[in-house]
Amino acid sequence: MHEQIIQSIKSRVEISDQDAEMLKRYFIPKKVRKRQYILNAGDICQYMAFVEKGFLRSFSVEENGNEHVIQFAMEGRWISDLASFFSEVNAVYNIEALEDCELLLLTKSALDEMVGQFPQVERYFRILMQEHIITLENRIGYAHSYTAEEKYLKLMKVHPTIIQRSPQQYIASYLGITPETLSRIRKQLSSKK
Amino acid sequence: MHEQIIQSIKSRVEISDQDAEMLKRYFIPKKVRKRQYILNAGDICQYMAFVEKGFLRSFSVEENGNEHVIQFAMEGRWISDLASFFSEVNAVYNIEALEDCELLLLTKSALDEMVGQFPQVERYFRILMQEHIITLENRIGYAHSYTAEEKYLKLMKVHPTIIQRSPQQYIASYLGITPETLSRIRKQLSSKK
DNA sequence: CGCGGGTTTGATGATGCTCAAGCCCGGTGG
DNA sequence: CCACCGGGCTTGAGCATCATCAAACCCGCG
Repeated sequence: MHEQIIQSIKSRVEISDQDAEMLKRYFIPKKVRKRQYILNAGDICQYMAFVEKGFLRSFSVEENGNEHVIQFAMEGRWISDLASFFSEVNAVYNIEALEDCELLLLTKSALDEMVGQFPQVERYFRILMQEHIITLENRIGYAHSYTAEEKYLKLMKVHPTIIQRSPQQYIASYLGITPETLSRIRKQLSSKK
Repeated sequence: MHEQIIQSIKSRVEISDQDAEMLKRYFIPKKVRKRQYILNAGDICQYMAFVEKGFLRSFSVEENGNEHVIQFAMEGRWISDLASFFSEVNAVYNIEALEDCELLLLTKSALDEMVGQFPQVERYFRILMQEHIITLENRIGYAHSYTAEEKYLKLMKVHPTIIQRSPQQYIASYLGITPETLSRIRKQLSSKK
């Protein structure tokens, strides 16, 4: 149940097998089924969730009902509403399982204990955050300079698994385009080939 | 010369005055003049730069010459090309001073030493990265759901100083719109009032 | 078999881009 | 001190991309 998280940590910082073993007890294993929400907007986000298995999305909902997919998370990735988790304000995002999932949940107090106990873990999270920043910066770059088609092609190239695993409408939302536009783009691409 | 950085750290983690004093020596003070570049795309980014005084922007340039402003940084903020800095790959961003600046530069080895020596500093950077992620996530949200006018109004509300200090064309680029569109929006807004 | 959500297809229209020209203003040199 | 650049901002006209609204279609599931 903890293979992925151990690997996620070991690939970023040096850590002994014993310590790795110790870390496991900070996590709360949780299985959730497809369509289940692990966070509702308005609640306080209690956990950072690490994905051992499965696939999820985080998204916001505007007053008019429009959804905006912020992030997808699959095996080996974290997902959360960081602003809510760290500052204990109401979450603006929902998080929904798009497949049956096996998660490892980390509460704020568990995280604090853990990073206090293991400096390498503090480092792990810093590195993780840095990596996340880089991907977010790239996304902003794409959002500004690419056409709808270019954004889709880029996603196909960089994260083909997202396209395989996510319903199309969520991919459209993630890219900031409408489902109709995405459908037309796909049609066009398939006829070109 | 180090007031801002000390305050930036103290506002996020507990640290003694002595330790704070010790930290100063890790930074390289540097003055740069308006228009000067502290990073050119293609180079390896050697520093994270903390702004004690002044105002800068980071931006990418496409093959066709189009610029895209990624970030503005003013007093109390950090700016860098993190992907290049941490992974020692070629930078994709340029960083240019938009005003005369007083910076504190931090090399990778200085950072590593510092976080090894002071666990609170490791924590400081983790928190910093988290905060940055939250702002980037918000920006992606805006980019997807807001019109050009809404994005501008939001920026006016959240970062009025950027609007006061940056040339308009860079603001447009930051928002992902053309200078012409921004000009028209401003005209419209002023006539409405 | 029929329902329903998701995807596709079509028609129309708005937002914002492109290209082009003019304007404003600060800086430079005669 | 004034004339003349030149960059940035403004204004205008036409157009492309993409959103919206609406309807049909597809397919899995009860």
